[in-house]
Amino acid sequence: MNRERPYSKAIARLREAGLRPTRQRLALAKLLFESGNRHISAELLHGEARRAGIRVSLATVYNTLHQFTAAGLMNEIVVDPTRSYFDTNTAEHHHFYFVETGRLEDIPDGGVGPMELPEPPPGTTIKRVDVVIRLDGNDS
Amino acid sequence: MNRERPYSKAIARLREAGLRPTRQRLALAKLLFESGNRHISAELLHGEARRAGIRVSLATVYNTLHQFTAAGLMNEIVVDPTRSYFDTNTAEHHHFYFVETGRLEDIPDGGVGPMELPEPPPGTTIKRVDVVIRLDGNDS
DNA sequence: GTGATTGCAAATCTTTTGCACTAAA
DNA sequence: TTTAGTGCAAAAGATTTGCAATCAC
Repeated sequence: MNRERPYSKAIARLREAGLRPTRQRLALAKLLFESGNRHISAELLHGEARRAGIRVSLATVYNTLHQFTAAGLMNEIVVDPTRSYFDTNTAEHHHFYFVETGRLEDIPDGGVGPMELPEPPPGTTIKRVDVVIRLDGNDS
Repeated sequence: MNRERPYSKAIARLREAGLRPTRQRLALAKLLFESGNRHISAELLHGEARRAGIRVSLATVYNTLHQFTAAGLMNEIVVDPTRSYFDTNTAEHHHFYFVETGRLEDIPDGGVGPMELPEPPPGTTIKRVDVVIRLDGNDS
């Protein structure tokens, strides 16, 4: 790890994904990927970026999240009809959703036991299996 | 079953739910509940109602779907960030989602084997578990 | 009659798009 | 340079809301 070039990892990640490492992509990548798994909406990420002094428009945040998702760096999670969430954890895993606060949390590995899946209808293939456990009650 | 009063069942259903059986609620209830399990968006239901000669506004369709959901007659399913779907089947069950066409289909009972669920975080209780199997490929 | 319900249009909110400008290679 | 990426403001959708008119009881 090269401590003199704090962006080298992010740059490499973007290059591998075929994305030009621009100022705003780098800054967003740093926010997204360098503090563990994150579940975040475009609006929230935009706010966080501005607070961190990064000049970036909301439109660019949306574009960037979709580009990262298309490149396989993130996944989009659908749990709330009014807002899109993006997840930096691209491994197969499932979620707790705190209905009252709108917060998403990973279910620790092995939390949902292996399940028997049905045969997909003819002509189709399973792309992804999402399990969402909706929770009532106080967020932690 | 009283064949001379085709609305009696729908009227009873609404009354039990504490909803005044108005013209449009009755008509929508008939469309929704009298042809098996349905997965439908507000926009689609509105179109169907108009084609059936029912005069109802899109706003009322939205309101009605939410009232039916609050009354426990339906469930809202979240699979598509751009549209809300409502399901007339209120029993615990899971879904196939045809990504390319946006169609939802029930997974037959027993299709998803019983699964081991994690302990909900302290202070919370499980409200619902949703399993969505996203499918690529041709819709049937 | 009187209070709940409806329709319409306007408002709101999230997300996308068009296009001139800027920056990366 | 040359082309991809960005910002802004406007557009596009989906959904909600305010309020006068209408309907169920």
